Amino acid sequence: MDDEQPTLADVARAAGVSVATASRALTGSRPVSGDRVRRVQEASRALGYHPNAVASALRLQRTETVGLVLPRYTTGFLSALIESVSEGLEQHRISLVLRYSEADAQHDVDNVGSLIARRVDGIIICPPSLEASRESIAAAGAVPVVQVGRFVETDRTDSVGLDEDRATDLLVAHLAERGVRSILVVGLDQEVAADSRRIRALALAASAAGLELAVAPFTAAVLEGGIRAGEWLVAEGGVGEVPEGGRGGRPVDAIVCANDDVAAGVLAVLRMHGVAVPARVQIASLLDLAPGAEDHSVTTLRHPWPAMGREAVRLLLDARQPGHDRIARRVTLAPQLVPGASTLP
Amino acid sequence: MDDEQPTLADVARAAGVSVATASRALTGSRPVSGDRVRRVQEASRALGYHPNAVASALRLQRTETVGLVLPRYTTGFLSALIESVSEGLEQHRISLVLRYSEADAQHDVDNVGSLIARRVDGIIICPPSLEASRESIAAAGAVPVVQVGRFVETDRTDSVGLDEDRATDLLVAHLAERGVRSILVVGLDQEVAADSRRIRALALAASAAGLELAVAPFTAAVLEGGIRAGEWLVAEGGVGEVPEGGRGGRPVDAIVCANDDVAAGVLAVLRMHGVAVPARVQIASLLDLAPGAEDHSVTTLRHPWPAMGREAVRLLLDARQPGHDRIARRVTLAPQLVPGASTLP
DNA sequence: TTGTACGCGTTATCAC
DNA sequence: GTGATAACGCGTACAA
Repeated sequence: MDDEQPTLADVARAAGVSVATASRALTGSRPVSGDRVRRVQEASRALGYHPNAVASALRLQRTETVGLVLPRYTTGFLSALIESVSEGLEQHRISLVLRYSEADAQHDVDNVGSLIARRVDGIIICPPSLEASRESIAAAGAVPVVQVGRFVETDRTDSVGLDEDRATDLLVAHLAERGVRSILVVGLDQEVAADSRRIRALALAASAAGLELAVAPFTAAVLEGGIRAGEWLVAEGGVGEVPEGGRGGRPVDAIVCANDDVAAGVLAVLRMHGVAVPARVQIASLLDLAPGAEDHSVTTLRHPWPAMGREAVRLLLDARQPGHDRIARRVTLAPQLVPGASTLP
Repeated sequence: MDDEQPTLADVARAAGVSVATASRALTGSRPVSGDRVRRVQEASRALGYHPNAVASALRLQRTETVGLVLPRYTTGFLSALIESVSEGLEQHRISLVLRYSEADAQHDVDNVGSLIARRVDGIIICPPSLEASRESIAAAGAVPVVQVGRFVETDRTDSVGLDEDRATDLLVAHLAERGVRSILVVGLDQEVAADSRRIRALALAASAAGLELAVAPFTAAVLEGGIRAGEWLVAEGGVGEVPEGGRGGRPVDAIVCANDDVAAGVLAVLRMHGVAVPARVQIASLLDLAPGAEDHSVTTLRHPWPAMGREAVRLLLDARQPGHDRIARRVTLAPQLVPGASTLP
């Protein structure tokens, strides 16, 4: 109720001991006689004392604080990550400072700069863009950084991401089980390193399962891109004509999309043109964008966000240890296959 | 790259001035000759200096930090609030410390205690439960608190919430326009003060529009409650039989549910029993639980979360002003009606 | 076991 | 305009 928070000196005075003893009694950093411990604790409670974490941080050169930097997604598909990170940190009595980033590089550097100024003990960052984030990660200097979700190559930061190989294997196996013979990939860009890796992994998994695989011309990995891809498919992609082997085109019977948005676009256009899904063509997505939703119309791969958050916290706290050798570690976690109505049951 | 962050003393030494001058040059708190300003800024940049916000906070007795306490919802329907609060604070260069609360009262008090220990300048809290939160709000002591979303009566905190009267008016008007004559309310508990207020507001709006209104026996305001309510409706609620005025029961042609979950349960059960929605009965919800989703099957009222976040920040920053009189202010914002397929177009 | 005194990095006060 | 210095609240090395 008082306007000023009581200080350790107030507690010590009330308990009739020195500030040193009061400090030791409350933190348990050194032995104090049982009698005085009790007196200090009573005084502390009576005064409503809350240790000043600011002063403590200044003295200890440690804030017990971690920064989390996320891209701003109105769909909120990262809230599961926030919650799991928050929970993991809370178990270690560490506070979470949250910042949102824009694609704008300068904003990202400012974000990290602000966290550095606050002397956070570590930073967990989901890089908003590959080029912008390299700079901001470098700006972190000596502060431990863990990247989560997306991933910028550096030699100094740990990272936790999806096990991409496992993801493609899972999806291809699912499709093969449902009788698929030939897959068309939509929304991945051969020119982008990460995408091209995914394509290669898909091709590998497909050939191992005896399936054919082709890649559609690139369209942006958003809803509009899916719609454009759907229209291309109907016009030229060997999906429009009902009988198999119509022209020289490949008789595609499955479409794998970069993410849920693309898949939604493709699905809508195909249905508009009377293409039966999943009877004639099955559709699946490589990336779940709405982990909250329970009813999935499209079969998709879900990021294990809670586990990723826990893992990021673990890496970060481990990197705080004095004897840490600072060799970049990369943890990958398996995605979860979420079956939807767009593939056969 | 160095392991230690440079301090103001380092900058001052490099620039050949005193720490006092360096401080003044960087903060602009007092005039410094142009020449020295330039030298200090150069030294600062050359050393990669970031002012230590911890030391500054200790000295100024102000952390430029605000705590946000939210209930843990895996649906993530509060992410819009987090984003808007974060954005509002960022404009004032204030950092956001995020904590999740449980229904457990002790946990909630601990949350606030941790924020007090960190000496946050203010707290924005969405009370997880009415009884638990009164205590934690009291624990905030002299720190300004703004409640958002839900609302615990206190005489000392500002709050921002939904304009409930406007909400009920909006929904009743929508239904009246669609030819509704008689409304049944589901999922609201007469025994709970807030719910009973809502029921009264609905009754008022209904009678003003010439509609009848009745309240179904209370079932929990979650999906299961909606299912139970749906079954009750089919069996006894005057919805199952097709012709109007079958028994003495009221010929209900609209159901207003406490929230989307309840509505989803009711909708599913009615459809299972062949009741045509919205042709025979229209369904609407008083509370949108998934502001992210674009396709709403149920007509609902959406909280203006972004505006609520902005308003909460505004109230909090205003309460930090020295001359603030600490009289509790309550801001209410109008919800947005989101039409779905469960009412006539 | 206990107390005294210093320093963490910054800003405000005071004297020049 | 500028510089020396005290103080913010705490933890701990040192002395007792």
